[in-house]
Amino acid sequence: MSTRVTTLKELAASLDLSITTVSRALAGHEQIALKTRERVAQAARQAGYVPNTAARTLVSGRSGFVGLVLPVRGPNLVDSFLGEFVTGLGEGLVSHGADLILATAALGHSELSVLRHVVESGRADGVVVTRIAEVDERLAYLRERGFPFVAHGRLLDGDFAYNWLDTDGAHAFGEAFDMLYDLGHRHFGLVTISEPMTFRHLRQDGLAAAIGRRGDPSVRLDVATAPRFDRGARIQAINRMLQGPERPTAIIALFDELALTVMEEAARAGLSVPRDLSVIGFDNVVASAYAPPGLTTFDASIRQCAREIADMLLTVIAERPAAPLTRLIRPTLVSRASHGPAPQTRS
Amino acid sequence: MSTRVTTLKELAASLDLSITTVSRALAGHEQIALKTRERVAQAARQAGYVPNTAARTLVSGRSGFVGLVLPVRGPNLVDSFLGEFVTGLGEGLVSHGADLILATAALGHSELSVLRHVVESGRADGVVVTRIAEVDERLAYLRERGFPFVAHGRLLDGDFAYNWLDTDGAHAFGEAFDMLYDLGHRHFGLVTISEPMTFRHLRQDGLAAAIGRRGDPSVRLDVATAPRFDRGARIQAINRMLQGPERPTAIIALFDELALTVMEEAARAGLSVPRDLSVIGFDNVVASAYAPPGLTTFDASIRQCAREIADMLLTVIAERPAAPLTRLIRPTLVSRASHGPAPQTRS
DNA sequence: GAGAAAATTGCAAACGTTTTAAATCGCCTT
DNA sequence: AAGGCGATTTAAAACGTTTGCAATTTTCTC
Repeated sequence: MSTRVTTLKELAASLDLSITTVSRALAGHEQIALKTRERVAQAARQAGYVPNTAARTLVSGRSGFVGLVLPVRGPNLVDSFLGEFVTGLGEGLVSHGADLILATAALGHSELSVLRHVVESGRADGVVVTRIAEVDERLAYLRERGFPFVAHGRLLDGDFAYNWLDTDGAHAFGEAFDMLYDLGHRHFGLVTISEPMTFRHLRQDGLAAAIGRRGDPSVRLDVATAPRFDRGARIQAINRMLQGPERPTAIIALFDELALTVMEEAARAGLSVPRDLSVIGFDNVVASAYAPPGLTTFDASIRQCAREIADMLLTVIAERPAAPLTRLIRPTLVSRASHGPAPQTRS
Repeated sequence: MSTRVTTLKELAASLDLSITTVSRALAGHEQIALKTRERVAQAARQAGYVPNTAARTLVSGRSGFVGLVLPVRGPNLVDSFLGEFVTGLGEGLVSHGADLILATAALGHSELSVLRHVVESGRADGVVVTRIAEVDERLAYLRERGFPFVAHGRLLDGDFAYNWLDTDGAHAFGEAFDMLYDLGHRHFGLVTISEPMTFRHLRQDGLAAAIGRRGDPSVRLDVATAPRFDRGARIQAINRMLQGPERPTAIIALFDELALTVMEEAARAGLSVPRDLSVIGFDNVVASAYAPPGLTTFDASIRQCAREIADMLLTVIAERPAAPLTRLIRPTLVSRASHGPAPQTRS
């Protein structure tokens, strides 16, 4: 029990070679005789030698880890986003032999302080930052430090001088509007959150731009806003929208969870989706396929994005490119049964 | 840009103290004069000093990390299990200042080899193992090495001499059977998977035991089996069960995903749930609340379990208790609308 | 076969921290 | 003023690797 770990020194002794030679042989250095390299590799394999990460990190300055600070999350809410994202990152990293560090922010500590710890303790060679806020201190910090990172999401101010990958929510929301407009809808509802996340603005702006492009003054847009994690307030806001004297015939939700709540409340109010009301979401959460009658939404393939983010980050770490790496992914429409032509009765 | 990291040496120099003193002062050693300790703490805070993890790990032998090797997963399948589990682990670890390492097995490599790497490279002080197989080489390896770990799940052979936390699936399945029996059901269906995971056996055994306890020879149990990730085969097996001349009036699925498929196929076959068919799942996946008419299932509160696993593991690492830590969690019934009295027509 | 060049190997320092054992300091006792 | 004692600080080794430079061995050239 508790067999000790093989060390380079032991391996060297057993081969009657110096530590230096064994180290270089395992690293595949050309300057070591091929025969020696093979002999060493053989012995290492047989002894089950695994280099000590700490020692290697200490001297080389590279840890082989990529960090992800878990965003602070609501108490009840389990979002599938995280699971998919982490899986994708793992898949992207593994091919390059890198591993993932997940750091969680304790209740008292800010996400920034955790990030600083991860960066400055040398645990990670680079980090991934998700859910960009309008004023994001994490990005400011990382940029100032010149530490390798890739952001999932963009800032608003057009200052894109950093590595990011984002989902083109603006385009998707424009597409959603166009589709609904062509189905005869003129009175729209937008269900959104009050938190200052940039993706909210980008999507809303995409919607506004699409409305503008039509130049149709009869188009009307109501907006319902509630805090991200306050389910009660969310339901209230949605009901205000649904129960007003003139309710929208089509509701676009910032993301699926909101859309699902809209459909629940619509059902409770005796409205039939999509006959009385069209609903469109964003994310293609698993539940959206099951919630009747099937939510029409956009698939951003989070897993695939995360995979690509991992690739980008590893490139940044290895090559430190001068120009930032950026990538805008266009989500695809998943057309289910929650949208249809505008009801005829009122127009 | 790219400010260098503060090191202990620099800090010591700026304070005109030795490295030793500063190190001890920061560690709060009593033998260092209180005044000095305060002075050092102040300077460290101001300089934003963060100790280098690699160096600390190298000398102390403790990395402050807990490892989780991601189980190899199906290609399309995104299970919410992972997301919840990881979140729970993170929550449990953070209060003790530990972080999580996620290692992914590359396509060619076995999960065991990744585990070995994590363990022997000294990256982690302990690991969590999930989804125990009937013959689990990971457990064998960890036990032989005497490396700290906690398993989520049990082996079958009654050899429980290791640290584990498990969900009492046997009890839940017994409860499900009793409830259905009392509702008049006599013909049961079990939808399960063909992979040799221990949780499958435990749940099935729980069901069998409950059937035995009734001692009612009129009870009948059909079984449909398909590989975990083969959706086509799963649907076929389910349909064979539903379309036979005598179909069960109540189906218990090994977990929610299977139950959801059962409900889909039942709907496709024109069966009404729960009027014609009762369905019960296990896991309380998010989608189970949305799939009409709402799936009755068991909630194992994975997040909470993971949290507790984290606590257990940290105890094991710190105290190396002689007797294994074990914990059996009883899942709670989430009663929705997918079960009801047995149909009268045929009895 | 001497000398040089090329190929191969090894010594020792370095990475930043913790820790053992020893040194220094201040102050009191006699 | 020497000795002693407790309080405080420090020097140096250690953890397991990588790497610049030097040392050694082999091979080649004439």
